[in-house]
Amino acid sequence: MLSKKTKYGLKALAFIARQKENIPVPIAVISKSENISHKFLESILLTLRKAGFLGSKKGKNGGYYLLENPSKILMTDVIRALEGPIAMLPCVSLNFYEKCDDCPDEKACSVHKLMIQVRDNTLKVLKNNTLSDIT
Amino acid sequence: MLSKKTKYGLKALAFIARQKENIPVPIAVISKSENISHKFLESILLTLRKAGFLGSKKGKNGGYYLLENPSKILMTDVIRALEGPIAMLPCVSLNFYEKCDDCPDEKACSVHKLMIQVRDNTLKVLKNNTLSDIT
DNA sequence: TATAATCCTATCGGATTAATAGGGTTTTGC
DNA sequence: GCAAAACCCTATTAATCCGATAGGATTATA
Repeated sequence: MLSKKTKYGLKALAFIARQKENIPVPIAVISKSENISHKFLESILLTLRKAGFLGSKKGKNGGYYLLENPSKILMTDVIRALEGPIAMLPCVSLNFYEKCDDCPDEKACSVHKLMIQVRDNTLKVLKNNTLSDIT
Repeated sequence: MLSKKTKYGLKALAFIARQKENIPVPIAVISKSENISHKFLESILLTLRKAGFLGSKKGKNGGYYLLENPSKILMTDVIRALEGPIAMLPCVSLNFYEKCDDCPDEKACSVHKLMIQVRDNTLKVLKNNTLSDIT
C-alpha cells in the first residue's frame, strides 16, 4: 500500500504540472485544491525539493515549481523518493536491497522468484509513465 | 511491502506442497526448516485454515495438510487472505475497495489511473502463478 | 493416561504513519 | 524600512499496525 505521503506527493506534482505557466505555486493553493493538510503537504514538498524534482521561491509570490519538463519525470523516481522501495520484499528490491534473515539461499526461495516477477511488471508500468502522463 | 505474515505463509504453503505424501505436517517441522517463530507460524496457519486452504489434524501425528491440489491454489487468493488488498491504494482495490477522503472525483484523479495500471499488471502475474509454480 | 499436537485469546513493545505545533528565516511589495 | 507572505526546519503526538510472545484449553494418538 502506498502511504498518504506518496499519494499526496503525486497529486501535488500533478497539480503543479497542470499550471499553464511555470510560476511558483504556493502550498496553500495546492493544499486547498487537493484537500491535503497544509502542514503535512509542506513536509512532502520539502522532500520533493530535496530530491530534485521541485524548486522553490521564498517570500511573497513564492511557492514551488518544477525543475524539469513533466515528460522527463519518471514515476519510478518519484515513488522511490517518497515511498522508498517499489518491490514487495526487501530481498527483491533493486534500490533498497536487504537480505532476508530467514532465507539461507535466496535463489532457492519460492517467494523470491514470484516477487521478482511482480517487481518487473510494476517497474515496467511505472517507467512507462511520466508526470505528463498523469497530469 | 508484503508483511512477514504473508511471506511466511507463502513459504509454509510451499513447504507443505513439497511433501511427497499429503499427510499432516506439524508446525514445528515447518518452523524449524523455514526459520519461522513457532508461535507466529501457528497464527498464520490458523488463518490459512480458516481461509480454506489448509486442513488440520489435532493430536499426535497431527498437523496441516493441503485441501486442494497445489495447481488449483492461486497466488492472488492466498495473498488476499494473508495480506488483504493487492492494490496499492484502497480506491483501486477490487476486493477491499474504499473511497479516498480527499478525492471528490475518482475518475479525474491522476494517481487513480496510474495505480489501476499497476494493479492490473500485478494481478496478471499473481493469477498466472499457483502454489505448484512456487514449489 | 501420558504425550503431542492444534486451537484460541490476549497482550506487548517497537516501529511507522499522519498530522500538528511552533517557531525560524527569507523575500517581496508597499 | 517593515510587515506580511511564504518557505524552512525540528520536535512531538496520537493512533495504528506488526511481529512476536504467553498461557493455557482442547483433542487425538499410542
